[in-house]
Amino acid sequence: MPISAQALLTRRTPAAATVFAALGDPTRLALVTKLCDGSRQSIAQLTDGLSLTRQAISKHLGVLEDARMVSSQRTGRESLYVLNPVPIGEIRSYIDLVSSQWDNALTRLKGFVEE
Amino acid sequence: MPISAQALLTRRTPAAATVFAALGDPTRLALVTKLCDGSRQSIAQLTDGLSLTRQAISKHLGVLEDARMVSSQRTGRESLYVLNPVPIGEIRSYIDLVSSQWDNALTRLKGFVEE
DNA sequence: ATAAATGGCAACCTTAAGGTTGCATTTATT
DNA sequence: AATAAATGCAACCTTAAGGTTGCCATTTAT
Repeated sequence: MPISAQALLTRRTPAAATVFAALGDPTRLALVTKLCDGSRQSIAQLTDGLSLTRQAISKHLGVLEDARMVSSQRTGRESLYVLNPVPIGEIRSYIDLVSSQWDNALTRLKGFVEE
Repeated sequence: MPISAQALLTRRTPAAATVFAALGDPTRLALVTKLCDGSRQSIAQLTDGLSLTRQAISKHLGVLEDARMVSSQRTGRESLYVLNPVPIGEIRSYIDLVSSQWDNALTRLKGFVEE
């Protein structure tokens, strides 16, 4: 007998919360948007258009990196950041699990009403 | 000509950030897990097993409610909470958009390498 | 009529989040 | 060699997040 979906979700909760928290800021979401085309961009480039200090952006990038959502590599005088798609995939499957639970509940409810 | 996926994501960033932030806490994620089976539960029920004060849980439920992820209804002496699946669907499609951008980038890269 | 459950409200505390400014350091330009 | 660009580091500030405790109000159960 397989373990319950609830237990699956509970097990994955701490890791998922970290990624969700990293995405839970408009600036960081903007950074992810800028990087989701697969490009490698410097801090200066990523700062451009965001009306915040370079240091602020740098901090946000640090948060994203701690959550493993981006990785950076120093090249010459600049740090290049690139998106890591793995954590996004993880929360995607997390959300899918939540949704499937919900859908199951709807199905059961429908069955109950029709009896 | 359709607008770019980047522009689509940018437009949806503020709303998405709110939902992500609401999910970016282990306790709130645990509450969502408890509710994702479609049940209506009181604050006391939701507090059970979470080693936090009822007030703390109540605050977290307030955050979830502000993000429209749950809705509450007072019945008798208790407040019953139920999950609202709409915001989850919204961030699901948001993530799908990010992922599709990433996939497009991979495809273009592959095409470039094979030339 | 009491006592127990269930919540709401408010005050208060501690710490981390989000930002800024200033300065030093390392690379690239001219 | 001198300047400009791109960061890193550290100190500092302000505010909100996450929690707790205490007390009062309202329902329900005995």
